[in-house]
Amino acid sequence: MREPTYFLLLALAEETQHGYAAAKRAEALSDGRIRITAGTLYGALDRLVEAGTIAVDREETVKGRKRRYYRLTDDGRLELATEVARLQAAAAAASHLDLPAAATEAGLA
Amino acid sequence: MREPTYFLLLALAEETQHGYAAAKRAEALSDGRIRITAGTLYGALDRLVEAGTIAVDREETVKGRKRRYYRLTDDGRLELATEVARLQAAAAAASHLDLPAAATEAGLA
DNA sequence: TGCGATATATCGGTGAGCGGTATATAACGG
DNA sequence: CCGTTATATACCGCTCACCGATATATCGCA
Repeated sequence: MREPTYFLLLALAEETQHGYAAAKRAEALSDGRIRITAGTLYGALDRLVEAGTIAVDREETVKGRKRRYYRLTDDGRLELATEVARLQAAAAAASHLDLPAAATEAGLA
Repeated sequence: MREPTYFLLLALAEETQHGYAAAKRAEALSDGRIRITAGTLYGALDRLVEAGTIAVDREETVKGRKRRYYRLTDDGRLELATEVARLQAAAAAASHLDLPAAATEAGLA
């Protein structure tokens, strides 16, 4: 799983929402470091539905615009938790190294 | 950067070594979670040299087998530090969520 | 003598991510 | 009244990292 998909899942883990809103939320969650373009967004959503990670919750029509709401499935929630653990493990594997300070480059506080 | 390349860089950050040794060390660093096949290894090494992340340190012939030693460049060390910070930031972005325990699946202690 | 480990190399397939483009509507500004 | 921006979904094709397969060569062990 790559970063755009990961943050998209984080957004959907917070609450059920429609694609565009999830993409905006994902960008905010990453402090603007990543951006999710249309091609990434709907390709990822289709893929994740196909894989059973997320599911279409409902569809609405607001002011003539269709909105498709997605929610994280139980499988997806477990998958996401595993992914978080994987990220932590990967970061932890570098803790014994003496690496230069790069916190600012990564946009950390 | 994906996991195989990341752990390969971690291995080379520890010490200058040849490709095969770095791959084995990378697998150990990930607690055996990832495996680096020949296709991944030499493709990644070529790519990283091209990008200036690592450099060929020297070549040796030990018992009829050629060994090409690689070292992490200064640029590569900074790049790796940035990547670690990115991983930490991504994991931290999930800290406010109530996710199921999946530490065991990820092979964490 | 034959298998597994060591060590490097190349080729081709797969699949995620992404840019570009298209469509449609509403709100806002000039 | 028209152009731009924001909202919202959809599709096509490209790139690139990863990976399996294959090839070559040597050494140690059974």
